[in-house]
Amino acid sequence: MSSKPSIPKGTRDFSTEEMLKREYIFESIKQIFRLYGYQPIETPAIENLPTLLGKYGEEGDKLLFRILNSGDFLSSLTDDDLAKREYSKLSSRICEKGLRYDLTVPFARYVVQHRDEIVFPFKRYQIQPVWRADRPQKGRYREFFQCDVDVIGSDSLLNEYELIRIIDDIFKKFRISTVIKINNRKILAGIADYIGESGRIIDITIAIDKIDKIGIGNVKSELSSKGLSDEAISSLQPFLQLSGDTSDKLASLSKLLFESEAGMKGITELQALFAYIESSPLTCDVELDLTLARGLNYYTGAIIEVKSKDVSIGSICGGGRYDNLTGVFGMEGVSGVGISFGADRIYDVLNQLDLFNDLKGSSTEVLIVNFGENETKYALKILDQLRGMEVKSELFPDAAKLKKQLSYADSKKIPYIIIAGEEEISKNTITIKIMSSGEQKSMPLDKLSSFVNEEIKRS
RNA sequence: GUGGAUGUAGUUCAGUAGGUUAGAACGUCGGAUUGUGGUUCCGAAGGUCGUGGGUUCGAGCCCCAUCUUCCACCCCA
Repeated sequence: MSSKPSIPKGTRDFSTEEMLKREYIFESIKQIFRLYGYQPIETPAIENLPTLLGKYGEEGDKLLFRILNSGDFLSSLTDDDLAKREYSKLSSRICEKGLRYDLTVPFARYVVQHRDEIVFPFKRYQIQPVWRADRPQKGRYREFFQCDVDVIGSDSLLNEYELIRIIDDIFKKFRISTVIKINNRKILAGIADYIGESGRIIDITIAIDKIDKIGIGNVKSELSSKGLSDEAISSLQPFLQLSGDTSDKLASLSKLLFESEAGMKGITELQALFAYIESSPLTCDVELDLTLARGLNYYTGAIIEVKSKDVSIGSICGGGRYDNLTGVFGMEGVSGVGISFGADRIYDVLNQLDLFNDLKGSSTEVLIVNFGENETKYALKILDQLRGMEVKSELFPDAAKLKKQLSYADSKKIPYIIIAGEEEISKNTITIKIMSSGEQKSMPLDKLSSFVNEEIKRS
């Protein structure tokens, strides 16, 4: 019974070339996280299902990968249970575990579970894969890596500001031009208060979110199909028509929302955050976007989303503040903020924009030509010397034709070739060929280290 | 989860109304050049046409199923 090997939909293998690029992404992000004082943790790929369920909204629960119990998972069920065919009830009895859906919820669980070991505010980063049973599309995978940074146990808006700086640093490093969109859930709650539909924040924000895509008219009809009254919808009108720059918008908002405590709080928070942003040297565009909603249920304050200006691939980074995520695990009153970078989408953007050029440094710098058994000893000595000087180097394993060895170097973009055959050995010299110019230099073997220092290390 | 497209050498794609041995370009390998790559010239290898059924004298092409990828919705990194 042999079938063609395959991998599940929405998952991928990564080649050596791809992994070099991916590792470059992870390393760069990690470096910047550390620069800001964040420290790594990891959590298991699988969590107990109750940890995950109900944290991401109805849609999120559907997209959770559940893990069937091992052994006879039917043993606890009666025929009657099966006959009822209530899949959600059944699944919670035959699946105790699930694959994690994001890194924020497992992090909240971690914080509660380890609260006695943690010093607050706790700044951590976490780079691990997550899984979603979504239908795959471009830039949308069922297994993908998130790179999360969160700080938990601090209400300060300085944290939000710091995250904006991290975003700016990371995309500056990658040379991706981006827009950072910011909003605040408290303002959205204030709007819901204002139109007299406090309980419907999520429906309202999801609908508002689509304004750019489907237009005001369709947003309204969607809201009315969700059961909002006509007067509620028409009193929404002023919010959809705000104009001017960020401070104009915030000013008109505070006129509209002055009666809503939540709304005013949201406005003050955003004013403070934008005050920090305005006096800082950001290279990204930052804008207040009242249509930004984000579906994740647990956000309560700032919400942040980052988009590439040049590639349309959804958001490449997103996050926000959650005031009570740890509350559901029994630890009240601890607020956190965090963002998540989508490594796979960043990869797609960098690839599409051909921005991986400066990765040459990650492959071999020197290739030593193999002339055969008699010359090998001499070559190995050179190789040891190079590696001793931390020069990435390799000896071609076979005594293939020079042409073959040079084109190997060419395809691997190896910049320097050392040729040491019979002639060189007899004179105790080496020949170095510089691939970019074709130029060749002959020198005594003991001059190699100074060549390395002056030419190779410098470039 | 709903609706719609797609699938042909390693890669990007041709493939005419269903008719012999399925083509090109690029890449790979070999040679021109026995110690000199990236240019050029010559040559070669490489495909059970996504998979499984069906219609037909005959299927890459038509029908059905299935998988993949992609697009829209939903949602999101």
